[in-house]
Amino acid sequence: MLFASEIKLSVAEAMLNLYRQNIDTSTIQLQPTKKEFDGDLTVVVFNLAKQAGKSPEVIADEIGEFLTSHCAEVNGYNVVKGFLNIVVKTDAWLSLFSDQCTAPDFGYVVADSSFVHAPVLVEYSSPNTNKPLHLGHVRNNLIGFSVAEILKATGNHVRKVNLVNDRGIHICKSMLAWLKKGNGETPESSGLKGDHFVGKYYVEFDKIYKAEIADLVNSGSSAEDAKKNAPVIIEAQQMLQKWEAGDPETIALWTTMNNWVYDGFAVSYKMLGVDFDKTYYESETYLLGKEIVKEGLEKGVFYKKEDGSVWIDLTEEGLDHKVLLRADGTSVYITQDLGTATVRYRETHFSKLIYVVGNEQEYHFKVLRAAMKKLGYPWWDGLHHLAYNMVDLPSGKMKSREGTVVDADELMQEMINEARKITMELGKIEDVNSAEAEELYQTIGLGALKYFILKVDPEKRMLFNPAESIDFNGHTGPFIQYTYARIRSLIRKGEQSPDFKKFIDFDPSLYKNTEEKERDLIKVMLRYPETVSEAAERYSPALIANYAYELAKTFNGFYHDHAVVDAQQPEITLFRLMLSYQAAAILKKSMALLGIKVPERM
RNA sequence: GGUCCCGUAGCUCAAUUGGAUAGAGCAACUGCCUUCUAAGCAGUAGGUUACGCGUUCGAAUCGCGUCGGGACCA
Repeated sequence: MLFASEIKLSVAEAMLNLYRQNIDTSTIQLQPTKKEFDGDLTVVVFNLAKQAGKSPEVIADEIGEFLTSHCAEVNGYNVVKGFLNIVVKTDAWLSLFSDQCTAPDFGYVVADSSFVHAPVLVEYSSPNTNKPLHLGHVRNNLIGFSVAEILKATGNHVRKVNLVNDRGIHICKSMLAWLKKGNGETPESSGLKGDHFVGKYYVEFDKIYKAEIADLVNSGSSAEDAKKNAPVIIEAQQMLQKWEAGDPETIALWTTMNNWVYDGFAVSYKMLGVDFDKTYYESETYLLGKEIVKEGLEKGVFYKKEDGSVWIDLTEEGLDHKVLLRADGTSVYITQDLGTATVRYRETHFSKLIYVVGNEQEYHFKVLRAAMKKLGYPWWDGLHHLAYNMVDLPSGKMKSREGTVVDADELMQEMINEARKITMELGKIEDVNSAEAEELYQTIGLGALKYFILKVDPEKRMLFNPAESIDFNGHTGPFIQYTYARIRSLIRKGEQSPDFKKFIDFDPSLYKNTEEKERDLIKVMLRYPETVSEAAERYSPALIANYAYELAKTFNGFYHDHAVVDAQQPEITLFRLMLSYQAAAILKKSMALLGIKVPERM
């Protein structure tokens, strides 16, 4: 807020004049006054009292007195238990509101052009190419996308990047099963989405594999030996070796099947509303990873065991010894990440690289940071792991190991179907054509899903309840969408008012008619842009989601018992329209940061 | 054995990062549709913030320990 910094300056001035204390304005705690107390802003004076050597009550009183007489924005004050509550002049609120109303970039921080040369990279999604996306990916994609958008809104130059794990034994398994059982079938011929098609053969491989293990066990082999010696797994391993050797036939099949998967992913990403500036492929960076390992050996920061495997000793960092390259020279996950991070730095000179990856990988990213530090790359400090926890469903724990994976495409479709069902039951959209209605169902269904997931702190394990998420009552995406659509409806009606021209011109004389409740609403609204910036620094879509809800609820309640178009009181009417415009703008912006669409009407 | 995350109303989640009397929604109960979207609004009830000790003007938040849930490393 503009006058917040004025008030802080005045407090610092008071400290200097009254107690000869020179204090930094950044140490002054200024917060919105709780609604049960009088005042607008509260100065927490305990730390100031300590410096001045007086009791908090006395200090608060004396500073309050000083502010009232010296600070143009301050109208009065009161002191409760050492909290100095400041009453801001109505004029100050109104002029602030007026400024914000006309500011085109309201709520956004203007990007510093110098950041172009040191962008923030946000890596998210990071799928494997052997199966479709699931519920966990949905949380990942939504967090990654919204964090990137929030960072953009706060003035960073952001590049969204994806990392596709397109090589390794798991891909070979799908390929092999397709060769054995596919009979030349394609996604087109089968009518399946590409990623689901390839996923089907991954499952197929597992069936074959399990059958062979059972046969071997029946003929006297131990379970462990059977897993190693099943013909099909050996064949898969041979296929991987052929791939690494660059066998043209293997590479061709690999390319074909991966492209099927990418076509499928593209559809899912589009439906989710996420996008990427660049996609990296592990097949293109794992060799560089091996070079990095070699470099580490030469520098003496890694070491080689007798069997030929390469390790890093991180006991000084409180971690462990960790393998970086297998004895047979093949790469492990971290080998590839060493390579990918290096490629990205060479390409972009990023200031930060934020990995949106599940919290089970925490150890992995600690090792990655530590390895880069030991190698002497100064950018190691820019590597961040944004960890998120698992998503459960009411029907039971969601884990791929237990075979209860919830498919992302199916889930999204179910949400849309549910939105259609509820809307039809309510019969609210008779005047809408079917194409628009379908778009609306998608907006509502996916809004419900996105909001429900994003409103929860990423670090917390959460429960996704589809039925609850799409409820139009309560703390949900559809409720916020509804409020937005309703505000838009009020504006449409207001625009028919003959006094609308006055409103467009922002005639300051209108402000004189504000009532107390409306003034509170201005305060509520003006809080949000700042909160968005703060939230961004903490990478928290959850904060923005919760504030959007708070705002929507406030406005929904307000408009419910106020007739907006009131010919008897044109000033009040127009003032409310101004509030509507601002409320709509803030809601739209915060929802955009979260990647949630808001419809003009519902 | 070691490391990390989580524990808040019956349920799902907040709490401006150490600030005032811990807030929302769902479920339950009361009111409110002839006017702008009732896909809603207003209200009642519901709490030893898992437990203990500590740090300080002040702790759901920080530290130590215990108990529970989960993940990871050899």
